[in-house]
Amino acid sequence: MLNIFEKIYNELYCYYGPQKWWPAKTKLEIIVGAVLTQNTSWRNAENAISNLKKNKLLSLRRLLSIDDTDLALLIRSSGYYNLKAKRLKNLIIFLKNEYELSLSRMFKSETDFLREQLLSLYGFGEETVDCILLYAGQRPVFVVDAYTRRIFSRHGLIGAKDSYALIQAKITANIKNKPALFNEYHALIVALGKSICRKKPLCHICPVSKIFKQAAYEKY
DNA sequence: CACCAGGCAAGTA
DNA sequence: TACTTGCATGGT
Repeated sequence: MLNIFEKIYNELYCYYGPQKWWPAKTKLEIIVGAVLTQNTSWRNAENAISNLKKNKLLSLRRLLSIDDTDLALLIRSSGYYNLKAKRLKNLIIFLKNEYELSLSRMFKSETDFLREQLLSLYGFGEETVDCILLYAGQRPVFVVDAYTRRIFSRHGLIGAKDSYALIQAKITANIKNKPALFNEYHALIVALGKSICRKKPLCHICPVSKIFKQAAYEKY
């Protein structure tokens, strides 16, 4: 018997199909994208990334040598560009100091240790770090974002004021511990989140509405 | 015109 | 601990 989180996943997968996340080729591009899309539409982050590519800056050595102000100018379209330039530079310096400027070395670290290391960096909060661990590192870490909170709390599956860690724990406890599943699930939640209204408590076009109706009669 | 998007950190009480 | 505010562009 499937639990509610598994049912929702199946419903979303049937409705939206595979999302093929993260939409990037290299690990560095995933990490840069994770920072650039903070509280920003993917479209704007994507434009900033293509701008970096045009200037051949999507490399650790290039990013290490560029000035903060020059980098900020190039990622302008992603918003908060001064902050994000500092955040990226900060990460590159961390990589240089701790991992000889090598992502493959960094990803040899144990997950919990690496998570704490990344969380200690300026501008790297839980969602950003978990995106990096999951999508660049293929670690079984569930990414909790604004859509996850909104959709699950709206339907009573989590508390509106639950902490990031608690939401993550509640979901993780109810699905199989496979990175590919975590990957697809978060991407599907984003697909759903983009399609629904932000303010209305429930939405009629929600493709998982029948599952949520059923949920009202079950215990969790 | 207002509101929002795949957050985060610093300040305040 | 629990709110509030600054950061900023581009689409609807």
